[in-house]
Amino acid sequence: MDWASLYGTIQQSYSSEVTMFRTRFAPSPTGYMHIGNLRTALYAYLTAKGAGGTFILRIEDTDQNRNVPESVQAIYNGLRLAGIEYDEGPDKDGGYGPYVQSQRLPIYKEYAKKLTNSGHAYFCFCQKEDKPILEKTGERTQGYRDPCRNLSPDEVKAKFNEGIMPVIRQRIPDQGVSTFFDHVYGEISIDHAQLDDQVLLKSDGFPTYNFANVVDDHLMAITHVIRGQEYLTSTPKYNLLYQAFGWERPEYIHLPHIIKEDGSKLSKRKGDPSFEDLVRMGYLPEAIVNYVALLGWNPGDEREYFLLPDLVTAFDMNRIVKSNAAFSFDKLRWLNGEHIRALSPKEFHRRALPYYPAGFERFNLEQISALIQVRTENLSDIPGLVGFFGKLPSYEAELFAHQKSKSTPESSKQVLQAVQPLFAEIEEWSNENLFAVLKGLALSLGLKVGTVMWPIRTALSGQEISPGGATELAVILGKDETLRRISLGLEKLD
RNA sequence: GCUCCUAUGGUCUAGUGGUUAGGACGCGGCCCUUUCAAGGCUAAAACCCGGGUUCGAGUCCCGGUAGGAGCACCA
Repeated sequence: MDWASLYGTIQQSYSSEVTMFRTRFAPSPTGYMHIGNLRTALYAYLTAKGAGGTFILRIEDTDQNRNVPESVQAIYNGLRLAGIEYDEGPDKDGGYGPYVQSQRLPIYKEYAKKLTNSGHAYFCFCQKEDKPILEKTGERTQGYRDPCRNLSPDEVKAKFNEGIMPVIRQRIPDQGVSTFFDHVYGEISIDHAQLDDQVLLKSDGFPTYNFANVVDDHLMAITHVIRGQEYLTSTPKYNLLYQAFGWERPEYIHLPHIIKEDGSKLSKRKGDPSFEDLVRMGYLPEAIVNYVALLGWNPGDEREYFLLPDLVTAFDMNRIVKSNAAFSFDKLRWLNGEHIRALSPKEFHRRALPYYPAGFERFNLEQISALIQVRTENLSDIPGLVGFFGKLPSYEAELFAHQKSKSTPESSKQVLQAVQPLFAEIEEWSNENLFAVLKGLALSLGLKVGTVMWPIRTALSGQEISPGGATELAVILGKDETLRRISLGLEKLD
């Protein structure tokens, strides 16, 4: 008993009767997970999961020249990082495998043969170099029709005997218009005259994307094809293929592109970050996923903060926007801050830990984390935020003048001098005690609380701004270091 | 060149014939405050242009313009 094929059959009939959603993410392993890919994967995942369906990973490695072996690993990593879990994939058989196209070569050959037999495709013996570059010259006003499309069986046989390795081309009907429905773009019609007799099977025996995607999507029982908008105009060619095979075609969801704010496209070469790069830059994976989901889709209400499970329930492919969206680091940064603030203090601390500078073990890092969580928009802000704890920056006496706090070098000197003996006496170095002492000092000196706090905070941080106020910094620095920094401040004031 | 697609503040977007055109980021101001954040309030800022259809168009139609995409033995 062949259980694998039996399982496949069962699933297949189930899927067609119950219209179980099956979507796939089908990247080619050419490098890393870029932002557009991430969103395509996400939308495919959400479409399937929102309907209780199945999400599949398929590797499209039919271009032997462009494959980067390690990048399959990068795809796994990217999906895992994003929390996008696939139900079927190269390492997770669901009965529709193999899920790597280079392992499906005999399948493509078999189906290509069906097409040549039925006349929907033909052998072409032209050499690559023979093909003139026709586009953009104005000469190409019709779809490409290869001279080989009318070769007689004898001629084909003769060419074969010459030892020429042919390609197989799709025979596009000369007349007619193809129309299909896309969930994002609506009804699309394209004249067959615009379509080329595209190559289905290359001379190296590998299929082209144009062929493999149709065969695999059908064989893998994909119900919803979700991919970039660049495939919109070639979709009629795929539909003709479905028709030639007598297969039912899938639903289509073509996605607009993600571009830069200046309107140009994202590109690794120009230094635009990939998903992994963004994570490395200190953005939370869940924030990136959230942000990317919003680039071209909205929930129909005013929510913007989403975790993946909420996206699953909120997502609706019919609310995908048609126009390109510009990637805004400003907004990502804000959303990242939202996600950081939404973390439990414990979880934030866990994620912040790797970002603390060397030597910070001597501090109570949980306390520092508690202070900086609300002030952190990006994890990589952390070193800059906390640096002064480790080493007091050099600063000028002018820093003690602060209008809003009614602080002047004179008042600062007075406060710092008064504070020294007071602090020295404190036994329990707690925020409450420190605050009480300083409030009392303000009262006895007849000064605003701010006027007392400012010089202390300044002396402790050496900065105009700091995460946390005077007493909070003092608690973290400890009594000795606090006293030392106050003396240092006093020296500047002399 | 041909074909397809798109077009609401700087950016992401809501809007499906009648709205003071809503929200978010960013930017400005105010409040709060132990500096800065966070939080709250608030201001400025948009329907690409031209024709129609209609009592009435951001919304429908046509034409421009601008932008994007496709036209590979790449995906």
